[in-house]
Amino acid sequence: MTLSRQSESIRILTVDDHQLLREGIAAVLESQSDMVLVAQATNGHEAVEAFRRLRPDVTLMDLRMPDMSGIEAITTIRAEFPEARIVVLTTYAGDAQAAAALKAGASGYLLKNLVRKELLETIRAVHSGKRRVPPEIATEIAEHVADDELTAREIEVLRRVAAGKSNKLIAAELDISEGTVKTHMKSILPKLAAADRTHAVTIALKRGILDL
Amino acid sequence: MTLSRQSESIRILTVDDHQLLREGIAAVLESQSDMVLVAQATNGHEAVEAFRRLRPDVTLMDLRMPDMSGIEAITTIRAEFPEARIVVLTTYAGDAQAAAALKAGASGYLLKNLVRKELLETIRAVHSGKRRVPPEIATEIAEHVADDELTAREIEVLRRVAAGKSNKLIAAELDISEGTVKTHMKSILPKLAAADRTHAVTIALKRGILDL
DNA sequence: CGGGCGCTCTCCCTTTTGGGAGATGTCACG
DNA sequence: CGTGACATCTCCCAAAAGGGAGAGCGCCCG
Repeated sequence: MTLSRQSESIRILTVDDHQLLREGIAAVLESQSDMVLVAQATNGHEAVEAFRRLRPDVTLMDLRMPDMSGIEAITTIRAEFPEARIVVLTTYAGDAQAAAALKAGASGYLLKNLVRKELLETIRAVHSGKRRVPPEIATEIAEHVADDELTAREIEVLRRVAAGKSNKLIAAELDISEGTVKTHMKSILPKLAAADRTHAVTIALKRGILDL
Repeated sequence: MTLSRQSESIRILTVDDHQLLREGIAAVLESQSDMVLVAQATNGHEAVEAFRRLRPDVTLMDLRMPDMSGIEAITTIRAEFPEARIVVLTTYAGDAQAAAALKAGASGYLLKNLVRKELLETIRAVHSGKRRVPPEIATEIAEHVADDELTAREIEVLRRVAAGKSNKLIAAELDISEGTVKTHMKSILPKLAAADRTHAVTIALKRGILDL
């Protein structure tokens, strides 16, 4: 019977640093005869390690965690196991985060305010090879696919702008001329459709391009 | 027996728009013989309504919720029932949020990454009339008690600054002179120890003075 | 009722930011 | 090997932000 259960049940790994939420997921999964929670992890490192050991069918992964972020964990896992089915389960952190998770190989992106039914439906859908992204999120991502993304250097500059640094100071820190920092700003503002540097920072925070 | 249980058990209300988290709390509480979950609410309005009806001994309340925020709910409940014991259970949103919740009458402030033990210990402590604020949060609040707080007008100005508006535009919106907006900025920057308007916005976001 | 705080306003001066228009070197990808 | 994307740099100019100092007005609290 153990054998038959194994072959029929969806084996699940949860990754979240909120113990209470993991307990909630565990309680929901317990009520399902075709699902079994095989392990829990509290950060990206543990998630990768647990995945290697157990090869769960579906992984539910938060993005914001200590030590190693969810995105890194997804990337690492998918590099080793391209068939891994990973569903992001997180508080909404902007379209850029969601897009990055999907690019890294996530099969779904759920928000923590979901109801049990959505969770269960998504686990089954993803297990059977489908992708699941709720319409609200898909819409937000779609709104920005046409946009040029910020380059790594631009993000580096914007991060310092958020810290209240002047162009001159940023130039000194990055060892480039102030003029170049200005050039980067002149590239950043239209990309984010921002009126000024302050607006650029709040937009980047909203969209998950920068963290607080 | 029902009578004796009622007189001994701590009657608990949970308020959070995350169903999964509520399930987790429910699972934890179920394992305790001296606690009983009497109701759950998903926003501030429902919380107030449920509190009036059931008069729980301890209420676990999130802050960020649709319709009515946790702070408003706490204020409303404590106005009617000054003896209400309310514990905030939320993702950390800055010292200003925490301080506001405690000012509104919360008896505790827990973070969602807590472990069961802390939750249970806090519920018992608060039920017996104690206050419980974890040291990390107490420290952060303490760091800013000496600071001047922003006035309502200053927050109004800063909110518009965050939206990328120029002093001139803000002046027009608030129907005051640009000079006055500048005067407000000159008051805001030192209060937040910010280098410029952009920094002021990120600090205000971190500290929970502004929302994204 | 007097003082303090918050909100408002003004003047002046310096520094910073943002916009426009080019130009060069490098590296990667097809 | 070319073409494009990226990062770098320069020059110019107008607009905005920031810093300092002073002052009037209303309202609430002691």
